[in-house]
Amino acid sequence: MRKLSASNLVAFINQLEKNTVYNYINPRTKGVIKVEGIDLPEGPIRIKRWEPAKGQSENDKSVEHISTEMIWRVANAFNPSAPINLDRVLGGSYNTRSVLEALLAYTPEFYFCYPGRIENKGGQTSIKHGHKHLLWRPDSPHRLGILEKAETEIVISEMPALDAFYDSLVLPSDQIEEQELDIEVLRRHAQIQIALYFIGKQLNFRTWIAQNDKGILYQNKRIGEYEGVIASLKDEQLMIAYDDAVQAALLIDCIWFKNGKLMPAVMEVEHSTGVTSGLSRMKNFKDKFPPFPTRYVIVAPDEDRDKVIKEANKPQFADLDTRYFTYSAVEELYALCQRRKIKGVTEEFLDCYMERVLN
DNA sequence: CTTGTCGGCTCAACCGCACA
DNA sequence: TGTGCGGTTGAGCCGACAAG
Repeated sequence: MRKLSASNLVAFINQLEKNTVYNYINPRTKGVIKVEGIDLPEGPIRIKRWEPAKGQSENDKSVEHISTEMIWRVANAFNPSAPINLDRVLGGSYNTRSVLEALLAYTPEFYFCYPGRIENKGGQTSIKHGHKHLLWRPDSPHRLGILEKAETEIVISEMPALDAFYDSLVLPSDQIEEQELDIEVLRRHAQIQIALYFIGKQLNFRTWIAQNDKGILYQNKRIGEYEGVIASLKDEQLMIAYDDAVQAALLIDCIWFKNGKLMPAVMEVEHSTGVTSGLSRMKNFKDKFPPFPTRYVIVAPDEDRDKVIKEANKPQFADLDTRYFTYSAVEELYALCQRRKIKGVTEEFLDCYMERVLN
């Protein structure tokens, strides 16, 4: 799935004429916008806006900012051909959100549209005229500097989409002391491990969680005490004969076992620590273990795609045939597990969430 | 400066009513 | 029953403003 980054959006807007006065998408909105300046690569974007109909002029107004944070949130929300509503993505927040929306619509890959809205009242559904949405169509750009409406048959269901929820968790205190990492990064790492455990549980896998992460408290219970979490690798049938492999596996973030005979995936969660260490750990494990069908997986944020691909393609890691499991894919699968008690998932199904990255 | 909340503006849809 | 009219609502949008 193609994704956008903040620098993509900023670069698009940077193509727009700086001295042009732009209108909003909705013709009823009388205000106008001018781009004052752009900080590459990720913003902020500086703009002015005023309302000529009220006798205002550019000179009356001070410069406002479209923040990098907002741009990132919007960039993350886009998927090709899927309309998004900025007010909703941003929770109605950010002052300049309508400006960002308008400017994007002037760039070639973005269209605006009004998808229908499915209204559900007491079991009765009807389709109403919907809100304004932006549509990303990377494969059919329009002319720069004009607004183009996309006619779409798409209808939006306003049932909550796939959101993943994490209950609060407590990290083992020794872990915080020994690592200088940001606590939020540790928390994110742990959330993903928990998601992986629950996905595994749903699929009837037994899960190994790294020795030093078993103390994480989730819902007042240590991860290591959860049903289906493997207490000791030495007792796992597959591993009994391979002491060296057990040693190598102790610090691997997450391993799934199935039926005592299969090992669907070996996973390393890499949050900003660089993917090399995870790849090394998995490579070390693979070398100590007889050839066995499994998947070696790097679980990493979506925006680390380039880094993951680059590292996984280094010659020393080539035989891992690394898969990339993005955080968003983990959360999508986790959300599916929370909402629908999916069963009978095949290995092929997993494969569609874990991309191959070898060139 | 950034971000979240809240409210104002506008217009279309809706409603109730009178009248043909 | 259908139509026209005036008043009322509220969806949709944008931005003022306060808190961080």
